[in-house]
Amino acid sequence: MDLLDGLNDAQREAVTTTEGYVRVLAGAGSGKTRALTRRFAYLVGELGVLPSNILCVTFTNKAANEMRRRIRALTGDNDTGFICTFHSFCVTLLQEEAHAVGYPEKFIVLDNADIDAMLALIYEERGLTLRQMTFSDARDRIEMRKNKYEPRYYEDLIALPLDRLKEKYDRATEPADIIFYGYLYQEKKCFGLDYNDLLLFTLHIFDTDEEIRLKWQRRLEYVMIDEFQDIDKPQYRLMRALCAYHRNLFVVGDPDQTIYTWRGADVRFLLDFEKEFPGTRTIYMTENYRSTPEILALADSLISHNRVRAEKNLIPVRPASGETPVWFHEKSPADEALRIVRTVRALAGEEENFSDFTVLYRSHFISRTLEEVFLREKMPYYIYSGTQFYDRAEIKDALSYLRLVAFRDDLSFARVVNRPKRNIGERRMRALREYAEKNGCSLWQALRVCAETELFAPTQARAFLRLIEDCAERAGKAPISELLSYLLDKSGYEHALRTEGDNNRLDNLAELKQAVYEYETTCGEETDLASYLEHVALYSAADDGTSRNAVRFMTVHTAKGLEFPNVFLVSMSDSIFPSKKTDSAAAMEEERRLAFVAVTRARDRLFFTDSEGRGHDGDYRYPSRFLLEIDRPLLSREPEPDEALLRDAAQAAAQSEKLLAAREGTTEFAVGERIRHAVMGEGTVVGIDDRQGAYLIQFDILPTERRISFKVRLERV
DNA sequence: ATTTTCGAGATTTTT
DNA sequence: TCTCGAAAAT
Repeated sequence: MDLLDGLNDAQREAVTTTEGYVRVLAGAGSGKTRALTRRFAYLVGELGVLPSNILCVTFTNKAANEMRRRIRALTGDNDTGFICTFHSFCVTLLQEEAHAVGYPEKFIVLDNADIDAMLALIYEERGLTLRQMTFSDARDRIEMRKNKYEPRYYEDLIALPLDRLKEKYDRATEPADIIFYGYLYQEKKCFGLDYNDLLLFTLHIFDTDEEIRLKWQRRLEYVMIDEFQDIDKPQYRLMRALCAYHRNLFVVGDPDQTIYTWRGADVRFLLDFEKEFPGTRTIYMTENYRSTPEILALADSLISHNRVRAEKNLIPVRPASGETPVWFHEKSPADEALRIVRTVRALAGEEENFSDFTVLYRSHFISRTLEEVFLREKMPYYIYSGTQFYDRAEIKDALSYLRLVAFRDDLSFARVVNRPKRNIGERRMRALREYAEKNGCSLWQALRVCAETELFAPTQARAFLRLIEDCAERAGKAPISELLSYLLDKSGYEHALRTEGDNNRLDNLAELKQAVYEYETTCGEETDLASYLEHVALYSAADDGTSRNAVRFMTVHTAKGLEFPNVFLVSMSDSIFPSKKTDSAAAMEEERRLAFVAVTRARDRLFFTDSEGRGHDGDYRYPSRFLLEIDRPLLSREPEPDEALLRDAAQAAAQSEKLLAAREGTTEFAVGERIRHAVMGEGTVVGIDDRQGAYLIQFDILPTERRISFKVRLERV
């Protein structure tokens, strides 16, 4: 099969330009993933490059799985090398190299829930309240600090012995310091690395160990990156490092689909690419193969309301379908759901291909009402995003049991010690923590001592201890799947779920057991517990629901990169989409790009729904300003909403836009910007306190941040 | 005195 | 679904 078959000129160019720096500016639905896949196959098939010498970075692991499947179909080769996210790549790299910098090669990848659990502990220990700082703020603060202090952060802190770290934590007085050192202490204690660390730590290794860096740089002959508009600074630095030897770099992105700036993504990496990489060849892919002209016209009309934007039109390739996208205006969220069910029934016809229909929403909580109605109407559905398989409570519990057996770490201990209930609640946990603190030991060791005391008499602590020790002994001999079944059975975990009648969770556990079993049988050699747990960190999304005949639900963010025949965009009310937390003109433009992403997912049909009534804050809900912005003839309304309502909605939207514009004026600087103060010198804006009218600024010469009023003159550096 | 249970209220987006 | 607070249960 010719790899260039059925490609247009731009795609052909993208596939065959294999040397040097290449940037592809690709519109939605222009076949960029296709070009990327073909390019990979071209490198392997035509140029004879080893797959393991190619790094192909995707945005999600799901996308990586999909691409791997397609490449396998093209090349017939099972070895597809590194097709993964930056984070997965770093996990692999660190497993090989972490010991070189004195960190154990066994580590646990921490997610936000894990971090929050640690923060909760620190807050309680040091009397901090959520009013002072929410967990999410604290996480941001920690992240910012790691970025700032690094590489000193790794030299001083990660490589620092645990007790010295604890000293720093104990001595800290400022909340910012307490949180930072407390977190590092907790992190180190349980062999944890968070998402940030994976990248920063890898970069640190590259900075300090030239040999390791060269080894990887030489190895990766070709680097390709998808969804480049959503890459953040650490990822950018890693990319720069990785391609520095062979200088073959290929990036693909669409500025109009930048939807992760809240996470540190910066579209300038894509726009200013040629400044950093002189001689860059830029390829434009503007033809759209995915959607009908009707849908594309609507998408264009929507995104054209963004002011900060490089003009770029989508050129439809498909013929007109004659179906104008529809806006269903309903009375209540339940009516919205009902309308969707009816529309699906009408369109699915006799074959009932429900999986051709996808419902997109701005945020997870929207799915609740939908679920209720779908359940009542007996319409099958499948929630694609939300808590992913490995994020589900019961799965994390089960894995924590395994982790406890392998590591005896505090994090896993705290998670499962009272699950199922063993009468070890707050009071006894505190006693354990105090004991562990005083004796410098782990919670596990603390329980071993305390289990004999009066305080723990009414608990099942002893049985718990015996179970884990028993399993640790079995761990070497029995396969992991058996160990897991044994744990879930003897711990009473499954029994508790059964008495609660929670079949869903039981099913998930069964699925996990199956996944473990498959891992054992396919993975052959390395099937000890520790390497399985590492494997789990890399692996995600066991069941993606594609096989089920059900309507798919997901957030717009998860839908990125996917396409569907029929799309419903629900809850299109102002304050939901755009979110009411949108607090700047720039953020509003991002909301609009998000809506653009949602719209361009649709191949054949597109529907919007919104409803009247009040939100939970009691405010009256107006139709989303995005719906009102779209050129009238491009969107048919059913029924035509009340004229007064439309007028009020337009007015409210205009009011809010004015407010955003005004606020833009008051805050001259954005978070992350470098400034100079007449007395204190240079610093970085780390936060904006609207209520007090002040910036939070971390000055270079001061240990902690300062509050500086908007009125004080600052210069941009 | 502690733990558990039960009901009410709230929710941006995620590697 | 998840978290939080108050009441019930041990």
